[in-house]
Amino acid sequence: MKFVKIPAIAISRLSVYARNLALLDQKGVEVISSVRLAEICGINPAQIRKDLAYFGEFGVRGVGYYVKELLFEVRKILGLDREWRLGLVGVGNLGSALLRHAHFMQQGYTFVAAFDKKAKIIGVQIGNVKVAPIEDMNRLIRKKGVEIGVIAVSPELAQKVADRLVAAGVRGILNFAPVQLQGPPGVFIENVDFTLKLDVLCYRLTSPISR
Amino acid sequence: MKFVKIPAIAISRLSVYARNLALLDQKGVEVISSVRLAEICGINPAQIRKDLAYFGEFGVRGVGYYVKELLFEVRKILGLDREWRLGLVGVGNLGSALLRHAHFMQQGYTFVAAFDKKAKIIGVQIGNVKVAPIEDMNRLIRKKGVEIGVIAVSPELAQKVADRLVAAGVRGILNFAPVQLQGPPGVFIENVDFTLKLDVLCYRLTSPISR
DNA sequence: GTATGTGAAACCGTTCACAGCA
DNA sequence: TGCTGTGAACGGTTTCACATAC
Repeated sequence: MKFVKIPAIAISRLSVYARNLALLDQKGVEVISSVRLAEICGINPAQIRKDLAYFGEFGVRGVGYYVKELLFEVRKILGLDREWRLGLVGVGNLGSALLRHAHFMQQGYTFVAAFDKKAKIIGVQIGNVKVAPIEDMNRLIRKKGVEIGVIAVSPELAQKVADRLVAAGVRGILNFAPVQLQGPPGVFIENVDFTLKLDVLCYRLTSPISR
Repeated sequence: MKFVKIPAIAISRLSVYARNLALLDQKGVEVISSVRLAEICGINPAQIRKDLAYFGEFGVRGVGYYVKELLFEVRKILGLDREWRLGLVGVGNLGSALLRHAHFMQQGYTFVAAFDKKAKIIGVQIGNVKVAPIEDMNRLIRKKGVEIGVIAVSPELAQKVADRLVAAGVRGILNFAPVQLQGPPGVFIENVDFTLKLDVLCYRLTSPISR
């Protein structure tokens, strides 16, 4: 373990490893080599070893990796060894789908608050939470200990919402709106941009030199 | 314009340019320099010029780019100068949110079919479409001319659904399930993986050497 | 013998810096 | 003069190949 810069992409690969290790563990697989895991994840074995080497030595030479152990370590690296409290802003079609999304709970993510401006939806219980008015954001985010803000509002409102989240002390933002949000240093923003992905698909389907 | 390989990431940037050019056009801005556009998109100006240079010469030296013209060209490059027909598989929380998602229509994407296996939801009208049983996939995908399949089923079912989409002639897949799908050459798969993005956020919020 | 951990090489994408042109 | 278009330099990531350890 050295003091080298860890590539951002390596982190998202760790998430993929964790996911697949969990599946292997469920299936009762106890040991796995980097070659096998690489096949499953669809990447190069050396890549996996490099990625893991940023954080320590988790394998046994001549043997491979113990699935349970490696899963534990990878989850620890990612910070997934505890619950994370999410707060949703924008309880529209997408927002309410996210609140109801079963997968989140299983993975240690819990929505503890949800906000919207539409009077009609305020007070409605969806999944775990009761929808609160935007005005209560600052107070409730602190009270409920929201750590990650999930933005599911229209692109026009997204930056304003992000600013309010940051002002309320949130340092992580998952943004579903198709805009590049700005945030101060120390605030981390990840975008889930499916219109962008659709555009990429269109390009691939259109462009003559496909793949 | 040369025969050089176009980086995949350049394509997603083109989508970002298109989006921001549309906003500028709406605001009545007629000319923009790579420096200004780069500021808006949050990237390096040379990057924009390089990305565009893969496809032609769209600017005027000493002046900049005509917004309307460049928008038109970028949309043409991406293949967004026409309607695209989408078919959804999996009409759960997320799936129905996507069917109702207003933004899609505005951008030239239309859902023309939706499939689910739950008897309860079959026949229900959501947005544009009436939910059909999975068994009708092959027939309806061809009949309705679905070009891009959107997968919003559980991770366990996703690969099977992808296979059926491909068998029905679909060559583009937008996958919301947290799995790495496999497809034959000539089939393009884009993943919208928000649990992965959440994991990355957790890492950033956990890791001591933040940013 | 086998599979990890890792320096070095190869590859790819980004940024610089300036030539070219309105 | 000013901004685009682009070869060259740079920096970062991926892959190779092998020393190392079980």
